[in-house]
Amino acid sequence: MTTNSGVPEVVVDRLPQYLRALSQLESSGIDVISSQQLGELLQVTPAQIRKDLSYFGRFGKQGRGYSISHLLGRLRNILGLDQTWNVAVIGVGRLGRSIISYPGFQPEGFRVVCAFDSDSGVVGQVAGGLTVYDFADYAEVAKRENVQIAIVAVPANVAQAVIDDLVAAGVKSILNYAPKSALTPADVRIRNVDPVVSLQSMTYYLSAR
Amino acid sequence: MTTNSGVPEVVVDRLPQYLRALSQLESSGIDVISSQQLGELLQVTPAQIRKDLSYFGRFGKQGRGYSISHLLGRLRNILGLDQTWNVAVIGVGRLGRSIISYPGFQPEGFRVVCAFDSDSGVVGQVAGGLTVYDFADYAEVAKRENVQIAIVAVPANVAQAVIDDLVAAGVKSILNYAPKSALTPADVRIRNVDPVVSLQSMTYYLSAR
DNA sequence: AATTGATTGTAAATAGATTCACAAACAGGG
DNA sequence: CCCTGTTTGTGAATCTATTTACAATCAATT
Repeated sequence: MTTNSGVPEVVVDRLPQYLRALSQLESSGIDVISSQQLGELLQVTPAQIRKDLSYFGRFGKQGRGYSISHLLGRLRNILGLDQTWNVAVIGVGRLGRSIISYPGFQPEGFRVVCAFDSDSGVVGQVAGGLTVYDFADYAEVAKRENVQIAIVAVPANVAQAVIDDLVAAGVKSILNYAPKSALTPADVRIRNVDPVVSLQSMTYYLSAR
Repeated sequence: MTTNSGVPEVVVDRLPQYLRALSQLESSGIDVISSQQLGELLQVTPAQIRKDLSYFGRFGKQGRGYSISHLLGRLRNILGLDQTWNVAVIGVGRLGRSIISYPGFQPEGFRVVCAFDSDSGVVGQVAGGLTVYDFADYAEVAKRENVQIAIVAVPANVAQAVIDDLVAAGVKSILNYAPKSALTPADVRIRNVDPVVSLQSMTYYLSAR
């Protein structure tokens, strides 16, 4: 699939992996790396790394390899990570609260700026420093807070309805924690985070056959 | 990739999706479905569903479609889900506690049977009904508790060391929540659950280009 | 019992992704 | 300043996955 421009989706999906490995290398003081070495580190062929990067430009030097800090900058730019992204969390139950307080988003430039629920027992409460809004007011609040990404953490049975509302409100990127693969129009990007699905494909390989 | 037998890994990864959709259909009272209908529901071509299933046998009836309960049974069997799997959680911090208490595992046949940490302030505590063991005792306890799957929820900087220990203790399936893609031998299956990585590839498409 | 309409299972064709392989480019050393 | 040893970037080749297309099969209806 090539959804947007000419860059295959699998390629875009690998870039964050490269980014993460390079960050770690940078903080351990290394400043140049070859596709060979990076490939060993990530269990990927060197040719794949070079080809992936070649979709976006020519970042290496023959005979040397890649300057880590330069490549990091380029990857951040390509992925749109040289800006902060505002995130809304929908569903303030057990899971939603964990997401709101997850300390891994902030350092990567993702800021949870507001939270929503439909349960009147939860609306108005404070969770992780955020006041919980009524999901009925999503469009208005999200506009005011300049939200670009929604994280869905509602029960499976209401997930599709919530996602339909988000789409209607103009959301283009959704990270879905509900154990349900929901339908969205082609221009809305949705990613599912579902540990059970991951486990269920691993048991295939664990089972004697 | 075809890792194990002749079945491509992408195919195995789609089976849990089919399973989930079929479960929902079953509980809504439907009992036969065609590849056409299931495909619409999952945004997948009917041919792909039929081809995927054909790796494992012939489960449909021409002119009719698939019996949902029969197909569910077969898929559960193929994926090894007609048994209970015992899971250990490594790392009892904020994230580990959420995982231990996550109510989505139990109904799908995954039982968190023990938890480990290396921090002496946490070892011996009770979290989500489980006593936290010292990770140094992993091999012994995991054997006694008949653990088949490990979930890693430790900080990135110790993830590789923990995973090396798990591999040494004979673990063959790891679900890794640490924001670090770790190296394992070819016979050990590892899946990463990393919301930041998912967000980072979505921002590519959100960014104006 | 024959006809109709639907749907599977799969072989062959197409599309897509990965790997190979090598010319071009560069740094370091003599 | 010219070798030597590396490593990139990429066209071509290969490998993998998806889609097409249709014969075989089945239930329902006449």
